Amino acid sequence: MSAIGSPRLADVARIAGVSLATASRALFQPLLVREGTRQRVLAASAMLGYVPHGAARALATRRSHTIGAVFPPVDNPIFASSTHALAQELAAAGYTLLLASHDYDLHAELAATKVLVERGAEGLVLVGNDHLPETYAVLARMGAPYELTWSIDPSGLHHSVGLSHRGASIRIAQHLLDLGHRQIAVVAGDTRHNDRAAERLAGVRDALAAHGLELPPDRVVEAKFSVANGREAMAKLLEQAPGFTAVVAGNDPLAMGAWFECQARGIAVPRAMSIVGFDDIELAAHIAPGLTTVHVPSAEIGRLAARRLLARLAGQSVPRMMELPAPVVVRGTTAPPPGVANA
Amino acid sequence: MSAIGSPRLADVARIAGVSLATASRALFQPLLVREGTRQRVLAASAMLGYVPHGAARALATRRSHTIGAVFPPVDNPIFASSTHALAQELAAAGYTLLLASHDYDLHAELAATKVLVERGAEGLVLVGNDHLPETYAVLARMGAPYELTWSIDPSGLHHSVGLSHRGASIRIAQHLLDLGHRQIAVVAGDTRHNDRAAERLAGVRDALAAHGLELPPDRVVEAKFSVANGREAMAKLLEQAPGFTAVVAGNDPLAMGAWFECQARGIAVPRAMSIVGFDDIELAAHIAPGLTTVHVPSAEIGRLAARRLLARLAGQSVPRMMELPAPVVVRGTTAPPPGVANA
DNA sequence: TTGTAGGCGTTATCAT
DNA sequence: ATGATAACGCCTACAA
Repeated sequence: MSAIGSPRLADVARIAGVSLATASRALFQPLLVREGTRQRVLAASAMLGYVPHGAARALATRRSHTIGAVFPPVDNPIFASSTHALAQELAAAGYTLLLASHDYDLHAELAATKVLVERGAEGLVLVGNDHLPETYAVLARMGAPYELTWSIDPSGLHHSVGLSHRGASIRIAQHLLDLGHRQIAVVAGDTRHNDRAAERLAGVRDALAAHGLELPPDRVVEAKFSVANGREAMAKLLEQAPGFTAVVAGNDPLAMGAWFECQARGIAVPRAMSIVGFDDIELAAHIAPGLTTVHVPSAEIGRLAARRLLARLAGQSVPRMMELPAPVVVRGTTAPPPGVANA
Repeated sequence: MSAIGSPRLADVARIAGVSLATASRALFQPLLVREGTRQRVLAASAMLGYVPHGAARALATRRSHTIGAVFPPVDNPIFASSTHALAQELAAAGYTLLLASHDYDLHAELAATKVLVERGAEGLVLVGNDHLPETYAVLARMGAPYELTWSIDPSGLHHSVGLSHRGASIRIAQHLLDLGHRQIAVVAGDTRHNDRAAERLAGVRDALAAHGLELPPDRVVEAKFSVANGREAMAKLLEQAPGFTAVVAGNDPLAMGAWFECQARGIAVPRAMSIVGFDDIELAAHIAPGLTTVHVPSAEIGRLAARRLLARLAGQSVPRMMELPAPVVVRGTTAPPPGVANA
């Protein structure tokens, strides 16, 4: 009889008058136990307030029922919905989410990844495909399935579920070109530590190149994702390289910042300046006249990452690469440039 | 020699030519081992790519180095920054965050709580102080420290770190009264499953009552937090009980929705209608002319919850209740009601 | 259907 | 400083 401390399965077994093995089965493999016995064990368990010891089970079972996720600032509103969906989907399958976050720092990401592996994560979810070789090495060694999310892995070496940021960026830049814009500026995200931001910028270049146009260096400003930085970047662009008629922003908050800077300067949007964002956060649809942007199915990404991981753990196989649609949503911040007649 | 599978500590010990115990010490209690020995163990460990088995350690140590958090939609932008701060702070102390989320459902919350306890969370973070008696029972039985966040616990029975939503709401309502408003409407959050929303609504009533005013039932509309619902609620209020000159919204997204509805109807803000929110999300400061709201130190809440928990795990004691300041931030959406001269 | 007993990978207690 | 050897709490062949 354990003097203090929480009750162990042995206590439950003793009180129910059965063996340890039977008590274990009664709780987790009900079908292998006679109904009456099961009830006795359940009763004893309830009476004692028995709580299974996860670590012990994990050790014996070799399964932690835990999935790890290494995310950059869950801070970004769009990551939040993804995290929520991920957690919900996992919970529905009896799994729990072990979450580690870092500030777009690849070394911190590596450290976090190692910790999650040590903690026994049965699967891992990372963001993007820009990781240290060491991180990939850790992933490979651990032997558990993992999913790269948001971006799709072009190399085809890793399982991934996300979208083509470059492709979507090309389409939304094309939308501007179609409207007649030729002088385009970009407020890009931080491309050094963020492959999504880099791909989005590259997409703009691609679209322009297809029309024989270039993107002058002074027409590009990089800034970390935030409304405030968007304003600042826009101001900088207007100063150092005025004359453009449209701005492509790395994400919606940046786009809104740019928009606000225009308001402050009396630049009419979209009449005198077109603005496009990326992500389609909730406000994009509501702020008048509506932000033209790329819709990113963030919750879907979290949900699918979970499902794919669970499927693989169940021995099923899933397509290595899953590309989700990311449609351009045309709203009110885009129009033909000044001096060009409407179609 | 383990044929397959990842190497165990025994393998490291054998290769390093030391006992299991020494290998263990070399890795986690370096000071108890001679430098030379330690190097041999480290080398063997590196060569084998040894990864400590978390569950086994947890079982032997009785410490999981894990903190659990049960959150409503991490989806809400303001919860996100809190989660991020929490995870960062825990990581810095060698702890990992086990995250479970639910949709403002107390039963789901209970279930999630149980799971986290089973998983061996050494401490728990919950949101608000509206929980099922069963949940409190689980918390009490587990014996580990826990913190209620966002709200402060009025009963003083539980450790909590947050703010007085009621108090802050009184202050911002007072701000409207000071401006001369007497006809006030409220777009409240869902008060049934959210004590913060309920307290914020109660605060408005308190402030009005102090001036001998009442809040007519048709001047209150409840809606789940979102911009779209804010618009809808505002439309409803304008229809069913027109004549008010100010709106108190349950949070910023709702306030923005109300604002947008005004824009759509040509109601000038703040000249014809004052609007206040709650939370102070990033956009509140940037969208012209700026949303008057209550600043909620969300990241600070996450950070402090982590620190308090870690301190308590270290045997230190912390003040049971920690109330954070939540100042009213006056921006551009509030002004005297029509017909009242500026002070 | 139920019981017995060995093992999961580490740490901790005692010796040495 | 290092080495045996019990725990840690549970699961699961294998037997009965």
